[in-house]
Amino acid sequence: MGCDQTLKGLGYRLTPQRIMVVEALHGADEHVSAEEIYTQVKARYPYANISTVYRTLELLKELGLVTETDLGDGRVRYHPAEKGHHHHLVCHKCGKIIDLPESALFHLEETLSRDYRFQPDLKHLAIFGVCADCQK
Amino acid sequence: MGCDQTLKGLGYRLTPQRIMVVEALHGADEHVSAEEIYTQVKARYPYANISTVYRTLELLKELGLVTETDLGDGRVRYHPAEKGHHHHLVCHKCGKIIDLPESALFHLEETLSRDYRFQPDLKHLAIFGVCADCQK
DNA sequence: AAAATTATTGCAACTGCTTGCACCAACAAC
DNA sequence: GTTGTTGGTGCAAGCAGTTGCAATAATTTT
Repeated sequence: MGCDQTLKGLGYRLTPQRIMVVEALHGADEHVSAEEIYTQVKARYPYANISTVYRTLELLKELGLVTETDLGDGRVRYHPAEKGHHHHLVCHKCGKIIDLPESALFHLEETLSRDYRFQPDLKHLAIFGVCADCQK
Repeated sequence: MGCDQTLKGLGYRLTPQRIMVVEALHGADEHVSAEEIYTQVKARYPYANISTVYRTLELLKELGLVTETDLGDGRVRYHPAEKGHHHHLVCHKCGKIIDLPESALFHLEETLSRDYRFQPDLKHLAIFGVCADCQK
């Protein structure tokens, strides 16, 4: 069951543009940027517009079908929720990115839920800092 | 001991523009945006340029003298480190912002440091989610 | 099946922020 | 004090992303 059917089931229109965005998103490696999706979509349908790409990604994000992450390189990257969640440790000295399992933040989620009754949305976080190699 | 002396001590020039940015930053309420700082600076020195404001904030950030936080409203907000660190829980249903003491993330910091030898830079984080009132 | 309603798109303008570059001010060497 | 060097500023252009609006496409009502 993909994004397409979910979209349709919720009453949203399954336009060619949206299908192409979803396909580009799933076909690519993890962490695609909007620009990369736009390039792919445009190759198939030259009249496509980048604001449609952004609006589709926004919609998919609201529905929880994709997560977005800012790895600090000046553009946001998208990842299909179907492929599972994880987080990233980003070293701002060397730029290295260490993957972090979802479970690493379970304890924090629990604390916030218990002490603040706050349901945090920690699906694809980037945490900045200094990696082992760069701590001299 | 303020930002000014720290800047000077590290060999950076203490230009009128930088002084005005630092003063605007300290004089204002917490969480000022670059635009707000620019407006204040411009009132005193009309030739001031917004890129100088951004460059000064960038420098202060690198030196650890200010922290920046994206509360999700399309602009980054700055906060003098001197005034102490804290975090925010941001409800993306109603927009409410709950302050979180720095200590709430100590456990996470320890875990990342112990398990990944990663020194996270968690000084002024915004965590998005749903607050108690908005969970129906 | 035409008319009315609604959702979606494309476009252009705009926002927040960054960057390349020429100029200018400060400090250092002579 | 002139000369060279470095650091900082202002300007204009650029980038990622957003938004208002008119045009269009899909769906619903009649």
